[in-house]
Amino acid sequence: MLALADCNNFYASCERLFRPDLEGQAILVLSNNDGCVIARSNEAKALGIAMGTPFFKLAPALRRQVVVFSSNYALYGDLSRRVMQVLAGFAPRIEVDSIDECFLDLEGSADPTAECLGIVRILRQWTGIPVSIGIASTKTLAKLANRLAKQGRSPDGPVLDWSRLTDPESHLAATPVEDLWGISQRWGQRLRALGIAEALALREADPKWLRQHLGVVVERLVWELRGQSCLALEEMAPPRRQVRVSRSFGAAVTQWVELRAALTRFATRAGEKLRAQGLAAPALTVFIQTDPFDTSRPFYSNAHTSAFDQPTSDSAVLIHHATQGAKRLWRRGDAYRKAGVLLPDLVPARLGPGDFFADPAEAERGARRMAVLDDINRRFGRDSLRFGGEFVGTTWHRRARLTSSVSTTRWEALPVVRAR
DNA sequence: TCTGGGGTCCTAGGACCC
DNA sequence: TCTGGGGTCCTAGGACCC
Repeated sequence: MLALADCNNFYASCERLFRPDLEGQAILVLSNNDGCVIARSNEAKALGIAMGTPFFKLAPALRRQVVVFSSNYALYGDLSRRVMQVLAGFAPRIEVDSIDECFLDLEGSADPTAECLGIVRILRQWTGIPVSIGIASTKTLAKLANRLAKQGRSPDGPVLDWSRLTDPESHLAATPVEDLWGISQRWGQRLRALGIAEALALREADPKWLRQHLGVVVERLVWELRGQSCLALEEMAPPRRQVRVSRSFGAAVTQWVELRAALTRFATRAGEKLRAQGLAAPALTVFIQTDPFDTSRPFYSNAHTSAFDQPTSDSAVLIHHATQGAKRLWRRGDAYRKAGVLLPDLVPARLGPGDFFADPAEAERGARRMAVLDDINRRFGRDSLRFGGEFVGTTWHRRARLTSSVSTTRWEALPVVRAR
C-alpha cells in the first residue's frame, strides 16, 4: 500500500499561514517578476482564475477580489522541509516527489485511513499546512485518489483509500484521461483519437496495442490503473543529471556589463547547487534571448556550449565560461529579456575524469576557495560573500513588488514583540 | 508596462563496432 | 542468382511533471 500526501494549494497555504486574517479569502501567488499565476487558494480557483494566467491579463474586477503575493521560495522551501520531516516520522520509507508532494510506504499498516487522517491532523497542528492523502496500491491510483479527495469526493474527508471505494469504476468513468498522472493535453488528444476518453476506457484497453501506438509510458499507466505497480517507490533520489539556472529580467537588458552581471549571478548559483550535491560539470551551456512577446522586433535566441578540460564545480570557472560564451552571442542593440546557464551530464565530483596535462594543485586551490566561500555563506548567511561581477546594474534584478515580509529563514525577519 | 523556472523520461535515427 | 547479424552510444526532439 502506498499513500500520496499532497499539500493543498501549497504556496497559497504558506502565505496564509502567517496571515490568518486571509482565511476564506482568495489568494494568488505569482511567478518570478510577478508574471504568471502559479498558485491559487480554493477561493481563487472558484473565481475561475486559471493556472498560468499572466497576471496583467486578469480583469481589474477580478484583481480586486484577490490578495496577491510575489513568490517567496525561501519560505516555501523551508516549510516544505518541515512537512517532509514530519511525514518521514510516519512511514518506514518515503519518496519526496516535489516541493509539496510525498509518497509514503504504508506497508503493514492495520488501518491506513485512520493512520492517514492522523497524519493530516498532526501536519496541520505542527506545520499549519493543510494536506490531502490518497491511498492505493500504485502511484497512479494514489495520485487519482488524492485528486478525488481534494475534490471533496471522499467519505473520509481529506483522505481517500481507493481500495475502500464501493464503486471505483464509476470514478474512473468520470475521470477524463487528461486528469491522470502523465497524461496531458497532447496525449489526451491522441488517446481520444483512439476512442479512449476516460480513465475507465484506458484501464480496459489492451496494453500491448497501446504500447505500439503510444509507447511504453501509456502501457505502464494501464497496468497501474489495474492495480499492478510499475512505478516503484524510490527512496534514494538518483543524483541530479543536470542543473539549470535561468531568469527573466525585471526589465530589458541592453548593456553588456549588466548581462554579464546576471550571468555571473546565475553561474554562481549553479556552482552552489553542484557543490551542495557533490557533483561536477564537464561543460556549460549559456543562452540569452530577447523578448519573445515583442512583435515589433525580431526574436533572437542563441546558445553556446563550452566543454571543460575536466569536470568542475568551481564557480570562478563556471563564471568565466558563461561570460566568455555569452560574449560570442551578444549583439549590440538587442534588448535581452532572459538568460541562463545549463550544466549537463553531471558526474560525481570525485569520480570525474582528470586532465593529464592540468596542474593538480591548481584544481585543489580552486576547490579550497569554494569550500571557504560556502563555509562563510553558511555561517553568515547566503550571499554574504559574492563575486564582484554581479554588482553591476539592477535592471536584470527580478521584479517582486508583492513579497510578504514573512521569513522563517532569516533572523532579522523575526517579528518583534514589545511589552509595555 | 506586463507573459516563470527547473527538472525527467522515451524514442527514433544515425554512426559506429566486430 | 546470390550482399549478415547483433550490438552500443549519442543526439535531437517531443512529451511529461510540479
